[in-house]
Amino acid sequence: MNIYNTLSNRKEEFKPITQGKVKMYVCGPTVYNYFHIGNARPLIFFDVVKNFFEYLGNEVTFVRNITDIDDKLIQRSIEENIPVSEIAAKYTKAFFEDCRALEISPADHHPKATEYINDMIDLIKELVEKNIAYEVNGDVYFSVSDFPGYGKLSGKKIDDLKAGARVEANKQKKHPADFTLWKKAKSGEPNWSSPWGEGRPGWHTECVVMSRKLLGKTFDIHGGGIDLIFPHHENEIAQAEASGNKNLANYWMHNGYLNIEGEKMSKSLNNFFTARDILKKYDAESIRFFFLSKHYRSPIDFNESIIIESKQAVKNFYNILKESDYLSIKDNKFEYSDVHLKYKDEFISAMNNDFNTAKAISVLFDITKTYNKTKDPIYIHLLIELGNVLGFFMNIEEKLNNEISDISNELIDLIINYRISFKKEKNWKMADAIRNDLKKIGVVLKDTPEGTEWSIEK
RNA sequence: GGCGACAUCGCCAAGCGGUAAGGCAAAGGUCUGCAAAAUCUUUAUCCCCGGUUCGAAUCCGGGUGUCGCCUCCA
Repeated sequence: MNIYNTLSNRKEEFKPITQGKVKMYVCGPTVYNYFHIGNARPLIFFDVVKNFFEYLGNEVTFVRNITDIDDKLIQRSIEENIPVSEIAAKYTKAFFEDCRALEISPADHHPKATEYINDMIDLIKELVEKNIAYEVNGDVYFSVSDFPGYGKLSGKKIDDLKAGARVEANKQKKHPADFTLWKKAKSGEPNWSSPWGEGRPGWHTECVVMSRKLLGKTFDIHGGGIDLIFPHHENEIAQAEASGNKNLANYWMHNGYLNIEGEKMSKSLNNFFTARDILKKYDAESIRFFFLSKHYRSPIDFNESIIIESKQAVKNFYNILKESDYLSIKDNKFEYSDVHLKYKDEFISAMNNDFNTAKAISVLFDITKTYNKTKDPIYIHLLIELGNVLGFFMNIEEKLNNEISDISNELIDLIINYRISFKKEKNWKMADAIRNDLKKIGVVLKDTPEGTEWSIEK
């Protein structure tokens, strides 16, 4: 398997630290708000990464952290006039709800930053002792000049950072690019005791500490959005390696950005969509198809027409699942032969090539086409097996059943409307026949002055 | 100012030196009482200009254009 590694800027053969096991860490949400459609990209993509490794027979340990203490939470807490802990609880809950709605399977661990404060303090202490971090007035900074490898992930040079116009001016820092490890608490802010006084950890420390605790000092894959390369991941590497790790992670994977109609999503442009909002209009699989139809490292553009296209494409998969009457063949015994395995191989080699999900999806379409020609139900099993790797057709039985129950209400209303037409025409014979026949299947009609009501009685 | 990515049919998109996958949309045919589904057929030489090569969408150089990072951000 080849994976594009941001550290080397090229595709590399993936070699796990322990054969048959994959340890991965992906930066999760800061729970200060509902997550937006752009946040859904790494959630869906790394869900697929995990699935694929498991499909190949690996035992995967997947960690996705929850940042529940941060400037933005504090700001939100002030805005909503609710304690930080309640903000965090509210949006953590919402995060899991939205993930479920998007059919993203949970990680193995969801560590919260506030549960690892002591470990973070220990790490910061160690860095201070090693003279690679320094304290000023209750704040602790990491000294980038004292860490030779700084910039190796993002390809930035410390001097360029200094020259850049956008580096924050802070007289306390030795170097403008030094980043905060520990922040002194202002009054009223959540705080923890530390050797440097009351305060809270900076954002970049938590991921180092939590990954170390749950995955060990060096693990296989660290993932996240492309915007996290700098400074977040760069700073993680600096802390981890300054404190004795040879490598924090062997492979760094970053997904590209999502734009809205060609522009960056932002509140000021009024093109900001939460996943929650999108889910009101479009189903999880259409959204997933939209993301996976493009390579994860490319930027992707979100707009109404493109998601409708995706929806149409997904619908075509469901057409054949319904037509094949999957529910009745699902328990059939079957064995793949070479003709079937050819598609499986194609699918796997697409995915092996740095997770080429777009190519993998095209294999799914090839399978549907072949099924339509041959009507060989094994192709349906194959379609579902491979589709599942991408997160499609999950809980397929339930969905096919639900679809029927969803439609049944509308169906009964439809029949009732026909009966109302017959009543208007005084065609009592037909109207009564409909009522009697419905009763036979347990649907009881009542004609009231407000109209026809119905209920299920069995 | 520094760093980087991308440019392939109407739209989305794969392609990683050997002669342009796939999806959506559209048009026509078959099938059909009519629809739907299915099926067959049709639609690009890959932003421009040079170069390397027997051979380039794919490599190199130069343009043009779009986007991103350098500040919290997936």
